[in-house]
Amino acid sequence: MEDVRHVLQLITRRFGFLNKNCCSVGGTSVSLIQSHILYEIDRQHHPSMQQIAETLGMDITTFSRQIQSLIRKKLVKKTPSDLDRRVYILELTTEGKFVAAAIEQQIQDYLTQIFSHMNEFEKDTVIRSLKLLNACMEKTGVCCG
Amino acid sequence: MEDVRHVLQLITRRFGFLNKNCCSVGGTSVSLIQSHILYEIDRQHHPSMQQIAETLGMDITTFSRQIQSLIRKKLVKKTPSDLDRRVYILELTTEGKFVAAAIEQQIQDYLTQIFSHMNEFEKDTVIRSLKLLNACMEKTGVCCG
DNA sequence: GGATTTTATTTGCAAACTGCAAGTATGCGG
DNA sequence: CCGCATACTTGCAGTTTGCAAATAAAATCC
Repeated sequence: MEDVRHVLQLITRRFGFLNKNCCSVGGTSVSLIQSHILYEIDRQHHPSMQQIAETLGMDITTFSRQIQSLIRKKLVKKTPSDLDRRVYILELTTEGKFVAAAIEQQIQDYLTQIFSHMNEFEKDTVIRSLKLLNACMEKTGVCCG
Repeated sequence: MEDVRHVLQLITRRFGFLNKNCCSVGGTSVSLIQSHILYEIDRQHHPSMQQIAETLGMDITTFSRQIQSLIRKKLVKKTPSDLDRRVYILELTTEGKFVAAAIEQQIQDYLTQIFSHMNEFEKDTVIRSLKLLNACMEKTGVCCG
């Protein structure tokens, strides 16, 4: 019971390494945070700056600069919203989508490898457990203590 | 199946927030990385610099400076090894132990809260699953691709 | 409608973090 | 002793960070 923290620590550390390992695609390579930003822009439908910054729990000013960097790399496009000209809508460029997809693929390959050490039942149980854990973390509202 | 990455992403993100929330103890507060360093020094028995740096996957030079910072804060003590005077043995000071314990307590409280949304069976299953997942990640050797 | 306040984003710092290359000091194998 | 490997530190230069302050565009109040 007491080692839950430790197991979680190990899993997050390993998953962090995994993510870090998957930040290079051919010529372009991004930082870990930038990889997460690409991922979230891809997931959320035409999000604003705030939305992504909030999702990732990062300071908006830091985020603003990260986006500038990603725009310089031509991976992200920023368009002023028609509805509210204060907000900027983010989306991935074609190259950004390509990079995000390639990263996704690498990570999926890793995950497949990891789960290959389990039988179907275990795999199913683990995935179900992760979802349950995540749901309970969400209920507890850990992020905004 | 395809959303495993996403669930893991969310869990690690939330656990990261949780860790970050637990970096202040009374007067002293440490950074997230420093919290992890304290944790690992506490766990491993009189480790060397290398050992902890390796465990956390961080550059030894960066680590060296983090340790300097923690020594300045009087949370860590560094003693040259008797066996090999190139090596420095790390340990927590009394205050360091206190801080580590306080952080541990806060995190445990959060975890208790999180698991309070599950019944005994679910809790057991989840913990078992995390251990299995961690073991499979270890087998895959994700960290040193 | 104009003044005031709120909201979304950007810039100016100054501090912290990062990693590579080079340095110091110790150990080891001949 | 000499040369090489190892453990750690330091110099530097680039990146990241977050707070405070600026801008600019809603939204609200009168």
